[in-house]
Amino acid sequence: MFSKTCEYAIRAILFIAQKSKQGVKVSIKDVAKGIDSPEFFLGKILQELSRKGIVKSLKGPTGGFYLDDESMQYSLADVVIAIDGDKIFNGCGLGLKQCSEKQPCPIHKEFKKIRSDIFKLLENSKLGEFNDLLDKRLAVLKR
Amino acid sequence: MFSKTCEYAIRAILFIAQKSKQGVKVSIKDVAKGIDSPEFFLGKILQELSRKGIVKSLKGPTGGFYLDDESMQYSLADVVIAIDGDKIFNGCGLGLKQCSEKQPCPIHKEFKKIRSDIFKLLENSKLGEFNDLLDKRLAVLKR
DNA sequence: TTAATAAAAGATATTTTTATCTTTTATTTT
DNA sequence: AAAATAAAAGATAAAAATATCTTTTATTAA
Repeated sequence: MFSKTCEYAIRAILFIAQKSKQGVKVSIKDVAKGIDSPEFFLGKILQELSRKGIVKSLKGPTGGFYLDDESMQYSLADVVIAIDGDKIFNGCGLGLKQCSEKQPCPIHKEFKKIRSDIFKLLENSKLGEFNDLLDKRLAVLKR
Repeated sequence: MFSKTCEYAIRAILFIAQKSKQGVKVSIKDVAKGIDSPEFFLGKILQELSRKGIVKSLKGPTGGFYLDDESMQYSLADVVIAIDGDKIFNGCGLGLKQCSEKQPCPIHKEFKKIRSDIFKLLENSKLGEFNDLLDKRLAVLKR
């Protein structure tokens, strides 16, 4: 569904969101441990999310990653688009470049619905939305 | 969503289904042209589908690929599973190995629905089902 | 029974994705 | 100011996916 990179990205951002709610910034190493991902690779991913403004970062001691109130309003769809692009929301299920209503692949209509469902789900999931669930350990980000 | 390999596989099998309905076997080259895919790579894919019994093949002149009545009853889900495995139907959206009801990722429930929808859609799509659509050019397999 | 055809099988190459390591820059604390 | 910390940036490596090419095997037709 998503690239591995994107899976790490989503888990990382939710981890950071949770910590930010608690008012603490987290280092790459902390996040990597928290979501069970390769540290250096995650560094690259956070770097990219930081460039795109989805996560905030500060260098130096007391530095780290965090989400401010503004960032907390981003949705999972924004994260996915930042990493994997919008292929999953707009691309053809069978890989046709010019798939459209006029020239549809055989499962165009059905997939349109699926893709739209995925988008709605992700678009409606704001980054700050999972904090309670995670705090209560009713959902996890590793293993 | 699917690997490129799987996209080619689905397009190829629907192409072969259509031709088989018309009673003709098709060569790798024909299929590659018909679905706009790299010929040798497609050869490997059809080889695999043939091993798994989803498509039938015959060597030599007058040989080629085809679907018999039995093969025509396979669904797109069978093709996807043959090539990409069942990860898309059963795997966790965030890549957690042990994601489950008991230990769910934050979007477990929502994704379960999505995955189930995808499975139903593909499971209900039998390989022979698109022949008319393709004959009438109301759906396409290339570009 | 030989030549031609087409898939199967095997080997190799290229590209993309995933992962790691090193150096630089910014910031803070001592 | 110097030392320590942590992200940014850049370089390199490994693995997986995609693509290509060659050889072998089975089958048919002349």
